[in-house]
Amino acid sequence: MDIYEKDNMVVVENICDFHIDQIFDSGQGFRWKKQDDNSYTCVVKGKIINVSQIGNVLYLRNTNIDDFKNLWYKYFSLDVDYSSIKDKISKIDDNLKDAVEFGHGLRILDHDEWEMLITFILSTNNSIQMVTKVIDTLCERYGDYIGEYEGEKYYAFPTPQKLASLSLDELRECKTGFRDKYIKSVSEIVSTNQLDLYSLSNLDSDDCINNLKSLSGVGMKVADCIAMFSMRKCDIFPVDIWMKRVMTEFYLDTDMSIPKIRSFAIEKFGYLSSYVQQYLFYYAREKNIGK
DNA sequence: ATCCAGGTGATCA
DNA sequence: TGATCACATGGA
Repeated sequence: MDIYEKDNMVVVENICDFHIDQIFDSGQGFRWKKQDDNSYTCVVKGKIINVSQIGNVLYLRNTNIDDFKNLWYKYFSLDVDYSSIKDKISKIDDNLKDAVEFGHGLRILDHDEWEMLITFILSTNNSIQMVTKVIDTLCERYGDYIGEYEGEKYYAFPTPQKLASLSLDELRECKTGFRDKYIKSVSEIVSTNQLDLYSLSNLDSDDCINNLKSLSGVGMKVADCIAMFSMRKCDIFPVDIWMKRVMTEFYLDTDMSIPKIRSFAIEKFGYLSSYVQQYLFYYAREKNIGK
């Protein structure tokens, strides 16, 4: 990987195991907006950043080398050795070999804990498309205005304090649906520091998950997604409708309950579980497996 | 018109 | 534990 700064832009050459379209189409990065030139723009950590990729060259615009080192390097998980992970997963069986090959450029990004908490509460019994719309509305109405980029206004994700200050009606007007009360409740708990969301990553996966599950609107699947996308937990395996389908198709000969599929997978894949999950999720959804 | 969407919480056996 | 239901909303 060769990195240099030029004209308010950071260029990363010879990047491996990285494909932005796959990454942003894999059920994470709900706020990244695709531009007409096929680049993506988002507010991350209070900064507007634009990303594009041509072959094995990554372009990060509206930023500099210091922010790359301090923020983007870890955010894009460039410190994680995906070649080794993919190699290990591919050797498990042919299904996984195919899934890894298909999603060769996938990466689990290092998202913000609070944002993942709200995002995945919204995802319950909801479509990714709808979740994206609700988050857009919340950010536009209640997120801090960050600035303009290429003629478009950008807002931060609303803070816990801000969301806690809203009435259920105001939340409902953003199309949160029946999840309004969950958003309200977790916002109050996090904003008053009854739960220190940002210290959970220090705990082991089970403690981490149990703390998250103490919040209303957060069950096993949502907790797993938060831990996977913002706390770098690897020995977890979010099982949703897609994962149940693909796991049943590939590994199970009987109808197994979701908790059992989860334990089965974690026992089978160990510390590769979350990565396996991501490759299988993308594979299943793109190829409509089991539906 | 009916079903479904990256599920969760409540209730009942 | 396991099964069943309601839950807001909008797209297919």
